[in-house]
Amino acid sequence: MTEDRVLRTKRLKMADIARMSGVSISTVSRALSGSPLIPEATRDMIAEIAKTQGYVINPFARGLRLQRTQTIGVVIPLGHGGGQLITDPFFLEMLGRLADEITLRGYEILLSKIAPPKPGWLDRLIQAQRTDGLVIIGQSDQHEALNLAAEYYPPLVVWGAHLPKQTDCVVGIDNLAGGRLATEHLISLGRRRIAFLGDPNLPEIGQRHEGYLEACRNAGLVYDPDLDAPVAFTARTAEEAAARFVAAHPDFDGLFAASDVIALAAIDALKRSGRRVPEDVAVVGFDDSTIAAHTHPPLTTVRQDLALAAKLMIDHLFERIDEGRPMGTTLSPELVVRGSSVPA
Amino acid sequence: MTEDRVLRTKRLKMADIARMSGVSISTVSRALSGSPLIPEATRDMIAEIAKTQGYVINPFARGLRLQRTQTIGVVIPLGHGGGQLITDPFFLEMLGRLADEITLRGYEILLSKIAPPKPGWLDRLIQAQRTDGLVIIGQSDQHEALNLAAEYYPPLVVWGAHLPKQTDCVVGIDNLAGGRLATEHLISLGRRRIAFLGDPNLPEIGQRHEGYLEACRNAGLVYDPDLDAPVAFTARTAEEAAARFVAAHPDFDGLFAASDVIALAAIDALKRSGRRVPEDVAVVGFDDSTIAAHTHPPLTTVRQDLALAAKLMIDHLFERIDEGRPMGTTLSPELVVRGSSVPA
DNA sequence: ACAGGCGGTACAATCGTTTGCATTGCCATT
DNA sequence: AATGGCAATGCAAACGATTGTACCGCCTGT
Repeated sequence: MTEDRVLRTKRLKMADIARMSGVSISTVSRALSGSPLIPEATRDMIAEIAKTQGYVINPFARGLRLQRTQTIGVVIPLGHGGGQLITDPFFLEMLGRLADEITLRGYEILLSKIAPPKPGWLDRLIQAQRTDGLVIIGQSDQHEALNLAAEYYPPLVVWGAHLPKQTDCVVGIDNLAGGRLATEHLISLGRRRIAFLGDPNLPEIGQRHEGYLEACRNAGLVYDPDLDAPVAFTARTAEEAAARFVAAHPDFDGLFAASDVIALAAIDALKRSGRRVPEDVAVVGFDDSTIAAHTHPPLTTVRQDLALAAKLMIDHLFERIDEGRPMGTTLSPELVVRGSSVPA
Repeated sequence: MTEDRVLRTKRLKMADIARMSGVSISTVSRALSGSPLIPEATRDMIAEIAKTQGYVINPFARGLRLQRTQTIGVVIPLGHGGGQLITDPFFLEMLGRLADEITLRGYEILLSKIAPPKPGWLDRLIQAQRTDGLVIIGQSDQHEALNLAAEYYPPLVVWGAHLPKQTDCVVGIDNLAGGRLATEHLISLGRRRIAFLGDPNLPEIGQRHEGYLEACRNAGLVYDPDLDAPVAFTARTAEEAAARFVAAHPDFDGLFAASDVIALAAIDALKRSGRRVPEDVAVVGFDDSTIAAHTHPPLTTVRQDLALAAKLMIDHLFERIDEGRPMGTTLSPELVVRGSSVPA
């Protein structure tokens, strides 16, 4: 079949197709939307002409009229520390998964990076009516704003931590359990001086931190506030912060890092300061990013199933767009043991 | 300053703001767009009311009227092999960089994954008029379509390879030089049986492959078509394909992989089959993804400066939106030597 | 032969903006 | 006092689609 579509520089509108088909605009509109009011023969004729001419319905006009956009907004708020760039592979991987799920359902994706979030950012996003729903990747430090918006704007789904008195629909893993899992693993390896590295101001990480504390308490470890000095740092300064921490603490034998990126930075710093991983310090990360399996040594980490997470989020979102009110979902974390905690 | 913005469930339009301010819609429109026709006092008064009410201009109505969208489309065509998922960290990293650049300029980002590309996909994207310009990440196997579209649609910029008779604006690194660089490095290490792994149907990779051949020729190496069996595979089957290749060829001492992901897959396979990297086989990748520095052994690779690339692409794109016709740009690749080719 | 019904189609209002072109009121000039 | 000019504002026509309602033939039943 030859593609004899015409190469057009001019933009076509429905009126053009109407003229070519010898019918009115309304008929074209109905024909293209498959309305049963139009007999099949006419419908096919018009569809054929539209196709040959390479006509595409103008989504702005359509959206204006229908008050629907066929678009989902994916938002990455970068409140923590104001690092200007999206660099964490976790965000990018999640974004990729979400993109797959949204495309699958025939919707477009509007990507927004919010850095830093200014008061009212979410309301503005909602009021702009550019999207039929929003997915927020990571609560960042915006829990309050999200909760507030969720009260009057249903089609909103958040990836992150479950918090008390939550009105928004959150999908996330059980970070507390994840933190516990990671720490218990280190303890079971005989480690006694276990450090924590991460910014507990982010709700997800705060909960991982809780899990860490809980596991330490349960094991009757001596509480050393010096090792439990949760540092806040941006993606950009992770390396530096990790290096500083490692230099300042020559005596820990286990490390739970709140993300794989932080874990890697720490491992680098440890190596440089002459300490062996895992012999001298056993390290556990969080996320199981694609990197984790290939690092040296391979990273023991807590796995989050992003493919499943993305699917769940989008499922919930569409349910909410259709007036449903599904609750959030908590996924189970899974410990993946590799060489950074147990010698090969 | 207290944020006494009203929490509204109802959507505001300009008419509402007009009523509240006691002026006409036109005046509100002009005031909000900062027209000098409106005296400053009135302008401020209206702006204040709009802000307090949390009013946001409806982009669909505005876009319809102005025929401008304040949106850039970022497109990832996945023609090669039909892997359904965006997984390659290279794409994601590039996407992140582009997102930063576009956001910086006050534009929105419409993300499209095209998998697989069907005839007319690009024309449809253009005709939909949803975006003021398009950035295509990777030519995939769509060089023809891109070239054709570029002839009548200027605001189109492509990341990829420079090809003869090209009408589209391409930004990319010198892949030929990159391939040569990588291969010469292996040769300089004394390697003589150097394999190539990658799908040369993708233009970028085809050129890297050319560079590989050229370097081999220049060094007077015996041409072994068996080692130069360029394999086509999808992201999903990379591991498997690499494993098969490694198993089938017990005798090469150098490997140039067309991407870091492939290199890692190959290294895994080599290790599993008992061969040491770099002692038995020296490996060079391509991209210098964030992973590369942290793998075991750290990956020697050809670096592409994505931050710069993204900036250039968006610069060119906006020039083209403003009726300019900048040519493409070729960036220089840079060899980053690490442990996968030279023992630590 | 005429009313009623129905299949096809078209008219026109609408979605929320922007903007060319009035229109208004006021002041200065003659 | 009439006029011109100007600053401030409003009217109304686009932009390109969707859809309730009206219309137009034509067939059927009586």
